[in-house]
Amino acid sequence: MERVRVATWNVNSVKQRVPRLLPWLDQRQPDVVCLQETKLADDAFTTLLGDALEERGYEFALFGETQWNGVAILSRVGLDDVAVGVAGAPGFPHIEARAVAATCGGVRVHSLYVPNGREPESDHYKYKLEWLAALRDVLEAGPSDALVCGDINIAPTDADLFDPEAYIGQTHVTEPERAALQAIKALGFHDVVRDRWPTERIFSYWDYRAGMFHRDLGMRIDLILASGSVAPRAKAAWIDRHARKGTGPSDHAPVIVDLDEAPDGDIGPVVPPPSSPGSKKKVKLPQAK
DNA sequence: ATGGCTATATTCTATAGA
Repeated sequence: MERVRVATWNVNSVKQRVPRLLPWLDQRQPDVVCLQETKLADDAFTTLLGDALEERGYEFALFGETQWNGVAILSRVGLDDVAVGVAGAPGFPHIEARAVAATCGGVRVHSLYVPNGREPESDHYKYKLEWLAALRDVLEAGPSDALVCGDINIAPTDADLFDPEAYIGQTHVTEPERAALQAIKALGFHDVVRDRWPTERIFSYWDYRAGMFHRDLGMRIDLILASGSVAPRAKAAWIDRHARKGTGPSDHAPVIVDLDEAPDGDIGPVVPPPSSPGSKKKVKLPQAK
């Protein structure tokens, strides 16, 4: 098989993002795309994008809702054994559209929108942790060739935050959340972007407000985790910061990994690192809550 | 600047996001 490009993108309403999504597909030519926060029911998604995706050679699997959440997988390298939801995971209170999985080009691909958590110790925070524990069990029982993609809503380390002090006591950084992520990594999953850019300033989310993107004040919460069998095939892995620029962007940027067939473990040519403008300047930081 | 922006559904306002 040729090189396979897999991407994940929290689009923050696929309806609002059509003018960004379709040109991005044409430019980046991903073979598999995991989408989150589509915020659209499945029939409305198909009406909106079915023809445009079919023209581009994509099949798609959907798990959407009318208003919130919503995930999808687009694939032009096969889309088999589609499963929606996370077996054993709780709802809030109803089951939310936060997970869809499919086998694409021989790899089990998961498109995930992990619950936000809102405030530590809240019911939503407990829901997040229980949901992540159930996800871990599903991954443990699943195929060994797997990619866990999506808006994980956890900053793996303080290096994934523009200002760790601003996040003390907030969700996305608490020890139980990081432990839940670590429990997944302990199954053999590798954070391919951080592994490729171990010391770079790389974020995937920037708040819409206060010029946060312009000042590069963000968080890295959108991840691609590759199983031990797949990670050595990663020849490039990066965050597509360009997609956060310009008119009408999502507040998240896509994450992309290129997989080669060759299982030699060599990390070959890669794209240049994203620029980090202003990182040496004194910046005025927004108040923590 | 204590949610500052953007999205949702609904409407003269609330909820969600991270």
